[in-house]
Formats: sequence, C-alpha cells, structure tokens
Amino acid sequence: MTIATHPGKRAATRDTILDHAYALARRDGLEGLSIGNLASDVGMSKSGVFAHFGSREDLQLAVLDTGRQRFMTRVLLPALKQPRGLPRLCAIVANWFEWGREHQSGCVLLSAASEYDGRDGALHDGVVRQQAGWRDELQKAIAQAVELGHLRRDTDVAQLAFEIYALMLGLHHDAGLFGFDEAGRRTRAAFERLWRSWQT
Amino acid sequence: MTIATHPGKRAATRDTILDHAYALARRDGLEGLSIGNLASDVGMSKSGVFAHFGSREDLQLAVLDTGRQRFMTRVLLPALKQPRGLPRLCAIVANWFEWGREHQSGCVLLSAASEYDGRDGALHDGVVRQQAGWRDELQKAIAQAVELGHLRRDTDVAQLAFEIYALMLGLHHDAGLFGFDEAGRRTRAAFERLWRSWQT
DNA sequence: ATATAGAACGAACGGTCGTGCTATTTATGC
DNA sequence: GCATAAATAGCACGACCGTTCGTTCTATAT
Repeated sequence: MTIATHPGKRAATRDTILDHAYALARRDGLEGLSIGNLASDVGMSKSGVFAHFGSREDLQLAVLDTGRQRFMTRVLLPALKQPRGLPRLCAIVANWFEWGREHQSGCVLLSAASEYDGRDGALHDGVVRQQAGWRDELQKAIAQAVELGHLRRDTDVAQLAFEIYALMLGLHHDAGLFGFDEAGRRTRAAFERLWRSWQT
Repeated sequence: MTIATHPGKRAATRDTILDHAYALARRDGLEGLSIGNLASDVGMSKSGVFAHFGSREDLQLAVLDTGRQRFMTRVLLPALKQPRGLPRLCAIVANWFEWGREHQSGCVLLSAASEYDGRDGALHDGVVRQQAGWRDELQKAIAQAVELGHLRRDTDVAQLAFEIYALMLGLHHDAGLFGFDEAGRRTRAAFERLWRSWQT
C-alpha cells in the first residue's frame, strides 16, 4: 500500500496553488496578486501557501512561467505537428487567435509585459526572456516558410514577426474593450492582407 | 493690493498633484498609484492630497483624464493644423509615434486599458470611453482622407483604424521590452506597407 | 482689527500586505 | 506501530493602505 504519493504530493499542491494563482493573475495582473487572496481562494492558510514559494516575487515568477508553459502547450506545440513552412506558421497564428479568444478576460503574459516593461528586477528579466523566446520561435517558423519558398525570398523575418505580434496585440486590446467578435473579424481581415503582401 | 490669488489656488495645487500623479502612474499604473506615495512625492500630507479628490477612485479617474488631455494636446491638436485628408492623418500618426518615443517608460492610457479591460466599474467605463473616443477621432481623419480621394474609395475605415492602432501597440510593446530604436524602425516599415495598400 | 472661509496638516482608525517563527498535523520509511 | 520528516496552520510583526476627523494656518472680506 501507500503507493508513492510522496514524490508528487508537494508538487501537486504547488500545481493546485499555481492553478488558482494563474486564474487570479489573469484578472488582477501579477502585481495585483496577493498571497492572502490566493490562500483563501485555494482554501489554505497564508503561511501554507507562502511556504511553497518563499517570497511573493518567486510566486509571481512561478505564475509567469505557468503562463509561458500554457501558452506554448496551447499555441506552439500543436502547430509543430503541421509540416514546416506556411502550414505550421498558419497553425501558430490560428492557435494564437484561439488563445486570444480564451483569454479575452485577461492574459497573464501580456499584462505582465505592460506591468514590468518600465522597471527592473527579476520579473522584468523574466518577462523579457519569455517575450524574446516567443518572438524567436515565431521567427523560426517564418524563416522556414521563407526557405521553403512559401513566403517571398526577400521577406524580412523579424519585420513579419513584429507585424504578426502587433496584430495579436490589437486583437487582445480591442477584444478586451469592445468585444471579441468585431476584433476577431478585424484581425482576420488584417491577416489576409498581411499574407497577400508576403506570399509568393 | 492682494490681487485675487485665492480663486486659482485650489485648482493650481490640484494640477500640481495631478502632474506628479501622472508621472507616478506612468511607472506603476493607475492600480499601483497610492495616495501615500503621491503625497510624499508632492511634498504634502496624505490628507491634504486626499481632500482634493475625495476618494482614490476619483483620483485615478482624474489621472486618466489628465492622460487623455495630454494625448489629445500632443497628438491630435497639432495635426488639426494640417489640411484634412492624408496630410492630417499622417501628422496624427507621426505625432503618435513621437508620443510613443516620449512614453517608452510607460503610458498611462495603455496600461489603464490593460488594467481595467477585464473588470467593471467607473474606471473601466472611463477607459472604454477614452479609447472609443480616440478611435472615433482616428476614423474621422481616415474618412476625410477617403472622401478627398487620398485613400482608396473602398477603404474600410474602421479596419484601417484598427490596423494603425495595432501597429502603435506593437511599437509600444517592443519599445518597452527591446528598446525604441528597432521598434521604431519596424513600425515605420509597417506603415509604409500599410499606406501602399490603401493609398490611391 | 476682526470675523470668516479655505487649504493643508497630523494623528488615528480598521484592514491588508509580505514575511518570519513556532506548533501541529499529516504522510512517509523502517 | 513507531520514529521521522514533510506539509500546513496559527500567530505576530512592522509597514502601508484608504479614509475620517479635528486642528492649525493663511488670506481674504468686512
């Protein structure tokens, strides 16, 4: 008996806490996340939650990484099943679009970007690393599409990545303020124009 | 003697407070703005500052409106001196670009948009009204350019406004995280492509 | 000179914040 | 079953939060 529950117990609780923390941070941002709130949401004591992280900053970093993982799992991973080039790039954009729909009410990664872009510290560094990493993945997918001749050979990879990202920012912004439906239509229309500019 | 210093005293102090509050809110957002911090920044007592607004929420609303005013003064107003149509639209975009340069370290309006898009209350309503108002001004300028034949007659006004806004979001995002210079180049390049798509 | 109104101050309120420390409970290895 | 270690709770701390209240100071108006 006593099947090894131990090796996972601590980690399991930690995951539960992070799950709630992620949900709270979607509404209030990482700066709005407080240990007291989180504890009562999880159903634990403040100190019990606190013990899993050691500091509020470490908790915030862990939540940020949770966001990164979920984004990658939802957006990048399934797209990797598509063949390299334009199909994979389109899958990334489509998944990203759906991520946007699911996160109308707030995205931890984006709010973190605007919360920490102007200061310095561990969270700033974490946000920059996460954003740079994602931009890099995006550029990799674009570069493959160029190499395979799916996009014009003179495509500026970083430029296209910037414009794709900008449209996604537009989607999130308008969806949050004015509703997802119209924002989604605008974003789709913009992407059509974008592909037409760069496709061979 | 004793020229009426009284009638403007209150308003002048209020403006001084708002000036400091705006600066603080650029770094920490409207949610990060606290009366204690603000008071010690201005060099007044907490209660002295508080008395000018009556509540923290009213202070935040006043700071938001300060941001709206400054944005309009810096971006829209000087552009109205340009002739209607494309010249005025380009002036708006150019001024907006400069506004972005001056606000790399944080823009109250944008951070407010991401702070309050997912909740409700007076601040949410204020942000939506401000954003809708600006989008409206942008669309007005675009519509004039269409009417005057500076842009293609079949231009989707709201669509172009969305794409311009998205590029500015991209500028602000990348400038804050990766530096203004490269973000500025990318934004300029994107605008060139954008004008080429819509110009007659 | 005196009365009056306005502006800012200082102290205090009840709460919540993040963070330590010490118990107590719970789960594990023998 | 028991010893042991891990996980959680409880409590207290100093700091700051927004807000209220009564007081003081200053400048105008009479």
